[in-house]
Amino acid sequence: MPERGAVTLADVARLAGVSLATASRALNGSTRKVRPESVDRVQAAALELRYTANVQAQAVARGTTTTLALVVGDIADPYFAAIAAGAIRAADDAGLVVTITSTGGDPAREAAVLGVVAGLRPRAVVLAVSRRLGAGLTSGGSDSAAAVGALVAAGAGVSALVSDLDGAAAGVPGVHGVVIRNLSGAAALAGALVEQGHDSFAVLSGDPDLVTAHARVEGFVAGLAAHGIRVPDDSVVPSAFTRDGGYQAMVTLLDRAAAGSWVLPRCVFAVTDLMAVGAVAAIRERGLVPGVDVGVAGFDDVQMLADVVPALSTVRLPLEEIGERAVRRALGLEADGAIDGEVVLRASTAR
Amino acid sequence: MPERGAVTLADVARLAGVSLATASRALNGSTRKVRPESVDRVQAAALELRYTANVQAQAVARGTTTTLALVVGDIADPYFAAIAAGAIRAADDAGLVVTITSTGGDPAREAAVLGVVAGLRPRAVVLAVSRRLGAGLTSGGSDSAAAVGALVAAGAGVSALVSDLDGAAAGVPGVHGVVIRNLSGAAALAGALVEQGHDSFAVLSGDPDLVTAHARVEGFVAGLAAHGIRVPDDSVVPSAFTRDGGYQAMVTLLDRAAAGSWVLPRCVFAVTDLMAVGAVAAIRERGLVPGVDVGVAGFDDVQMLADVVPALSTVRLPLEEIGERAVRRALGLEADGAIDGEVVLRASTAR
DNA sequence: CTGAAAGCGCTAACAC
DNA sequence: GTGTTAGCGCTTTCAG
Repeated sequence: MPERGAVTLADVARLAGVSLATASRALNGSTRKVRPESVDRVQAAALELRYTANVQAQAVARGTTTTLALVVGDIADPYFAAIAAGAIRAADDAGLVVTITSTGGDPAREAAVLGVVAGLRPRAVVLAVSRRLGAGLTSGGSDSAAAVGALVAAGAGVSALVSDLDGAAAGVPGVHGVVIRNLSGAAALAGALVEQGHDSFAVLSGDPDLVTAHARVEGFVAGLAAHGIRVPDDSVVPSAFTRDGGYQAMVTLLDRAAAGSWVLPRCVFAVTDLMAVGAVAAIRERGLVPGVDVGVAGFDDVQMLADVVPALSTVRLPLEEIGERAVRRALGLEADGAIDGEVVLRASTAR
Repeated sequence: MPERGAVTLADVARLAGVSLATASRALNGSTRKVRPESVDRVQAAALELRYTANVQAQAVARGTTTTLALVVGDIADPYFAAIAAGAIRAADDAGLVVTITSTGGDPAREAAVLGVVAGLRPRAVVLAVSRRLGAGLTSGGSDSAAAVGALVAAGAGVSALVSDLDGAAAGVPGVHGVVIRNLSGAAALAGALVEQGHDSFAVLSGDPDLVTAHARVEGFVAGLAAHGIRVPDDSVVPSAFTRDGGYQAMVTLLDRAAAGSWVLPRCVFAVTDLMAVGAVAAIRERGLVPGVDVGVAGFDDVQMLADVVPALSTVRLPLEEIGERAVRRALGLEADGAIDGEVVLRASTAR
């Protein structure tokens, strides 16, 4: 056994008494045939030496890696974590290792991150980041689009999670969009709530620059409009796209109602489950009963929030499946396709 | 611009009119000096060609990678996701890219996963997986210990998250343990609950084979013992280490109490926040009021669960920090050190 | 079937 | 300062 550092193929070949080429063919699949006996000897030697092929060297020699890059906004966010879980599963099925890089939600960092990713020469890359309106894949003054273009040119399959309303995928040739139908999902939710008897609404719109947030608001408003219900402009309140943002926005609404200048709608739609949870907390803090005094609906159906009380009405998104499909799409294993959410009505809007 | 495939350093050197070596020195740091003018020319050429160094080739040539491998049980679990977030941040600070592989909680898959990881020749690896009692780093019949040993021999820094009570880190030389003091944390929680006035307890122990679960149970029981309170054996009920496991275990307890053969303790300790949430759901389903009729405490202080009602008493673990420290430890940037949890008393045990 | 040898893209002595 | 030239560990023609 070599002193230190890893065992190389040459070590194995020597011990097995065969050439480098034969050892390579025996160990790592090759179309060429090798005498069974040699294969055995090589495998035995590899085992004895605890040989593991150096993936980097293989990549250089083969000109292609076994890496799939996943770029997420924030891995601690359950939304992205669920997508990552699905992506890892699918990549694993394809024999690929996943590298995760995080933009931290900072669009300016995106180009830099993509540069690093490009250096990895991944077989495919999945972009699961919150896009900003009008930014396409280009943002923060830096040129993410160019980086993605380079990735594509270098032969990587790229797929980006996009919201309908998102021009991102269309902007860059070679990028496949896994579109999530936020628009119609939100519209369907609106319809379901109306049918449930709700007739006045407010919307916690999160960051209106985020395509996803924007699409959900648009869809919800349109869905209400189809039932003849209008949402006054001042009832759509922006905030951070987080739990605390939801809390703050709801506080704003409650304050306004308390001041008597405005009447609190019977139902509030938060563009995210997380934001909805924040809203519920705010409502409860005011001594009101969420789900009774004022209904709250979210979006995503984040698993971890299944036990919040009242149970959230929401639009279920098959997050893990989305991650899997994005990977399969990037690898060219699957055709483009949109993903629909499913309206789930629960206690938080039961009236 | 080359037809397809990536731009190489040679392309850049040619365009800049310098040698390969100079281009390399200009672009990727080197101790050697290069005339400023040449540097400019090379950088301009690189920019024009959209050159990005092939990380694999650099790794082969340098004999060392810029990769940090993170092995987790399940990235969708908020516990691991939080650790991953911290790890990614720390790795990023060190200029490393992190690859995440998941064992899916299957100990048998662990050895295989480690094999793949070894092929990556990572600079360091962080093992954040649920270890099983008595398994050390070896489990499922396969030899994870050997794989880790090979990793260490190949020069990778390795750090494993371990629970006190865990012999894992000690078993394999070269592996640094980031120990999480589950034992004392649980004991402290027990003490705090007793001081709060609770005097009869049950424990939802999760999977008793998992070191972490075991340590928390041990610690809790010991903590109670220090206050002269004994937990009858039949009041420690095992289950899956999940939200549903917590729910089931609590149902078992409630059924038993309903049958009149046993009296329900006033407080239940679940070894995980997730399990605690399941228990709360079970209690509520029976028409009892969690936190009033029966207290519930958890462990971890998972952020996502901050808004469950009643707010959970728990032991806060700085998960992201743990991820960061594990990385820094594996890289040899920080000395070994244990991490303590902090008892947080909230409404779920307010009586 | 097997081996010798030419790369893969890049770095690091070693000259000039 | 800069260029030449060996490698790094592995794959893959191209001859045997």
